[in-house]
Amino acid sequence: MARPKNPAHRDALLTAATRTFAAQGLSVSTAAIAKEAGVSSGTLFVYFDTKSVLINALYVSLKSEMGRVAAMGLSGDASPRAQLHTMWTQWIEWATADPDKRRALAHVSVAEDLTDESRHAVHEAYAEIAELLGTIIADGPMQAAPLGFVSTLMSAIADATIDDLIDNPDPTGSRSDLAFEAMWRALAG
Amino acid sequence: MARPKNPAHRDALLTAATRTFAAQGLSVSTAAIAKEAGVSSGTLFVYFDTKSVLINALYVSLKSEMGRVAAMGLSGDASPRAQLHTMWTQWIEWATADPDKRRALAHVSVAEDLTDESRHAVHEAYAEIAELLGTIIADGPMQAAPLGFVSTLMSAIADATIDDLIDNPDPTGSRSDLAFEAMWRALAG
Amino acid sequence: MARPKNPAHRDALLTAATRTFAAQGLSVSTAAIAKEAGVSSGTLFVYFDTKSVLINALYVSLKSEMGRVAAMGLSGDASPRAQLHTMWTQWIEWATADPDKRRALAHVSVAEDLTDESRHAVHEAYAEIAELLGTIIADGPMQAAPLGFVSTLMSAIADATIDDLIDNPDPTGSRSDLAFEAMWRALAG
Amino acid sequence: MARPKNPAHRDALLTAATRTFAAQGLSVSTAAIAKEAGVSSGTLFVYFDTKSVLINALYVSLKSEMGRVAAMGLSGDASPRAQLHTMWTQWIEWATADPDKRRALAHVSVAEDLTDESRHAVHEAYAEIAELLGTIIADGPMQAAPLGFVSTLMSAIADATIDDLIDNPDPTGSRSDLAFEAMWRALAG
DNA sequence: GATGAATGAGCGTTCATTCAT
DNA sequence: AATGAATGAACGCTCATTCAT
Repeated sequence: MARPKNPAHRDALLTAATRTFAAQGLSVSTAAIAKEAGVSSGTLFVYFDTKSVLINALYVSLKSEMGRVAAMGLSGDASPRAQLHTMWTQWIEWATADPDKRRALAHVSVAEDLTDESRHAVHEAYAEIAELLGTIIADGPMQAAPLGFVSTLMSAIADATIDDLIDNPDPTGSRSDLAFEAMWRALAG
Repeated sequence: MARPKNPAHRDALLTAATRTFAAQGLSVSTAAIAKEAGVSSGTLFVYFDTKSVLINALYVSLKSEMGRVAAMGLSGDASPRAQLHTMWTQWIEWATADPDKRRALAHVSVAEDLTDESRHAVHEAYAEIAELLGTIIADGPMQAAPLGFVSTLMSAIADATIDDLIDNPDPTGSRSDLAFEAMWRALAG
Repeated sequence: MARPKNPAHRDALLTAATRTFAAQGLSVSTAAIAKEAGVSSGTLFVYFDTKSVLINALYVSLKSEMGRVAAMGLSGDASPRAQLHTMWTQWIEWATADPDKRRALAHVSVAEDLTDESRHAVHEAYAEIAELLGTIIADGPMQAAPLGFVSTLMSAIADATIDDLIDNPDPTGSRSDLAFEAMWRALAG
Repeated sequence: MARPKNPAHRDALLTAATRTFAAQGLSVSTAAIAKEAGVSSGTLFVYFDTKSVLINALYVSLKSEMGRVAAMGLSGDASPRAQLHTMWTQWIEWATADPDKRRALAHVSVAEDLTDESRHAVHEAYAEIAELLGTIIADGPMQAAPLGFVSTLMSAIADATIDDLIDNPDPTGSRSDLAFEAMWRALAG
């Protein structure tokens, strides 16, 4: 089958896109991304038909990864609050450990060319989180709110916290905890 | 100056930018904005030296307007909670009455070319709000958090609520109230 | 009305396209055409939205010009044969005087992106010639043939003659006359 | 040569080129031709060093085939007119039976990269036809014309007729006959 | 020989910006 | 000031060709 497609190239391109989007926004040229990835400008299009496809792929990749990382705290029979706290912590660790990922995700999440298909592809990675959230709000003050809205609120608080921590690191983790408590009060009362 | 600049043109350009940025993102061409404003492509540059300047001006205009609208609920001697609630309501009314403004603001707020100067120019419109917020968190669970961070959290919750209401209108206002209560719990306990 | 569009630029672009298409075919870059015309690469698109539009415009321009030149021999009350002969002569003079025009026309005439609209726009320039042809074949051996087909045959013979004369000039005009007689026999018997 | 070249591949590529050139002109990509032929993009270059070589090869193949088909009517001791008529008929049958061949030939015949060598390689297939033509014009009105020019005229009339018949089929063959008679008058008087 | 990933020059087109009118 | 033609750098993408497998 001749030279097989090199998965490392695809990864390198996604990583390069993460870095360059984080630094300069979606307007970076495909040539710049390819160069950063160490491949030629044409090679980018071997792995992604158009720049839009690359943006969508990066969105799916980063958003799913973030969901998966968070879901790692859900297994076990800890209390819902403990589970959500673990999730929260892992989320923040993931984002602050590689700020470019969060920054790039912030950019691709508002891209004009994000498709419904991409948004959909990501949902399953958040199924468990949604379930946990459902349990948490079940008989609290937000029980009348659509689950999707509650989820959006939690994400908004998390993202704001992460962005703040990226700009003003807080090694003690106290601000993260403060924010978790605020979020918990908001959702669970 | 033989012929003074026409303020109506400046406004028309900002309004056109609001509409087109809301619909298609920051990548719309200056020519498209000028056309939407009913002026020629060259005229845009009479009022804004570069596209970046226009983006910054729109950011300052919309963000300040949003701050001012919110601040309208602060005068008077109502309780801090009542004041914040009025503010919240006016905020949401402003954004849902003209969704393009919120959408455009979302775009320009993350623009790569937003200057510190612009961010600064906006601060004073939020001075009163910050003061109110300071009072509110003074002896609550968030007293240890930097005021700026609390402010960020409130904005994040408000923006998420607004975006949700734009996409899924709720004429009864119940979701807005639910979100206000959540925000209140988050910040004031 | 600001700087008005410069008709000289449009002409220069059509002339440049004629020269470059003649020399290298339709694959010449728009940049090369613009350079040959003495304008910047972007200016080409001020006058022609796409390369296709330029190709169509050149087709209409050259083909109509050729038709008009030929029709100059039709006025007057000479015999049909004399009229056709004048036409033939002018046709050949036009093409051999500026071989690039004929060469470019040969290229754009078979362009993939030639539109029906362009073909149509040219027809009227050939109305008189068609009428003359109709008279000529009326009671000759080709009376049963569709006029369009007869017209095609005449053009084919003319084009072949012209191309031959361009490649092997014949200042005496004897080959042109020989070809005219052949064409006359073919159509009129 | 451990593994000999597969002649079927070469043919498949020429056939694929015929189809795709006929449909979309010479600008089709080599990849598209290879795909149409059912081989990989790299294989095309095993059989043809460059795209130009392929174009030249197709020209030689189609033009020679057309010449050979026509020459099939020449053997025998029929009159020159009868021989030319048979030739004419076979020519038209060949082209209308597979219009793509005629269309592709029309494209490659005007290709910028057609070499003199290719044009030369084709000549011998037309030697007999040229001889017949020589006989036919020997003491007719075209005796003063170079044989090459007469040949060009005949081809032009034939091509025009074929193209007309492809676009507007005429199963009765009357238009073909009408055209043959016209051609005969043109060349033989 | 066959494959198709890799390459990078080149293309048509866009667009922010300038400037003659 | 207002206009819109003019500019040319930059972009996304294509493609003939090469070469590792």
